[in-house]
Amino acid sequence: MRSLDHPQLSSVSLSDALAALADPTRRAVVRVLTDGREHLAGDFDLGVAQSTLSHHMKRLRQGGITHSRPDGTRCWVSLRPEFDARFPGLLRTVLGLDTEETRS
Amino acid sequence: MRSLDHPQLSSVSLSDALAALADPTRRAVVRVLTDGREHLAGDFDLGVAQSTLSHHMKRLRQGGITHSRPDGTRCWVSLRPEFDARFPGLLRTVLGLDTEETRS
DNA sequence: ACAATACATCGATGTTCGTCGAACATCGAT
DNA sequence: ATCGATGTTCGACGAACATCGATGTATTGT
Repeated sequence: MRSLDHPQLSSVSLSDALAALADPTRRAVVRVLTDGREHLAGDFDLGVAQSTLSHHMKRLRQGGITHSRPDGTRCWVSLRPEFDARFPGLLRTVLGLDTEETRS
Repeated sequence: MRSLDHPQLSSVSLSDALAALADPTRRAVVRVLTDGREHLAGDFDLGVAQSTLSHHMKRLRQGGITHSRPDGTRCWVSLRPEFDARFPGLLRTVLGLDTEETRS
């Protein structure tokens, strides 16, 4: 695997970010990542096919939310710290509202 | 026009709300509504066909964000006050981030 | 060299979306 | 009864989406 594309944060629109966060599977990924550490892409067990998860990872990247760092055959995923500078408070607000009651 | 359907807020998921807010035309509607008053559906001039606007109004209703009150041949639209109880701070956060720089 | 691993990408499928024009329904006014 | 205004709904369209299995591609380990 050789270098995945990460957009400049300035080119990520609010629509892009909200659309990325509107999917429950993707929010589940982001929720895991809020511990601030890197996680292996393969460690997410969200009940979707491997190719589907890869697709969601791409959308999260394109939404400026996550960073993917290939490492050998594997891929480390983490939150993009600059995201909060572009959309202050958005992640905290959305994840704070993402509970059993509001999830779907 | 006879009584449009408004979902119970408890049945509106975070995904529904975020998807409703992910569209720039719909956010433009919500932005106008933040003055707290009712607005005529026809007063929104957002550069889309009338039928398209009606479609967006429907999605905003389904997202639990707005309320539509038919009145004769016209339709008054306003924010649903209970929305903020279901998703505290979401509207304020999203609209606060919806600037020239992040819009698209 | 070879096989296995971990992920991306491709191709396909069915669904949803945003958009439009046209048709329809309701109401107020003439 | 008719007309015009205001919205909704319908039907259609291309684009995008979520999903899958299969294939491709590096890389690590044997």
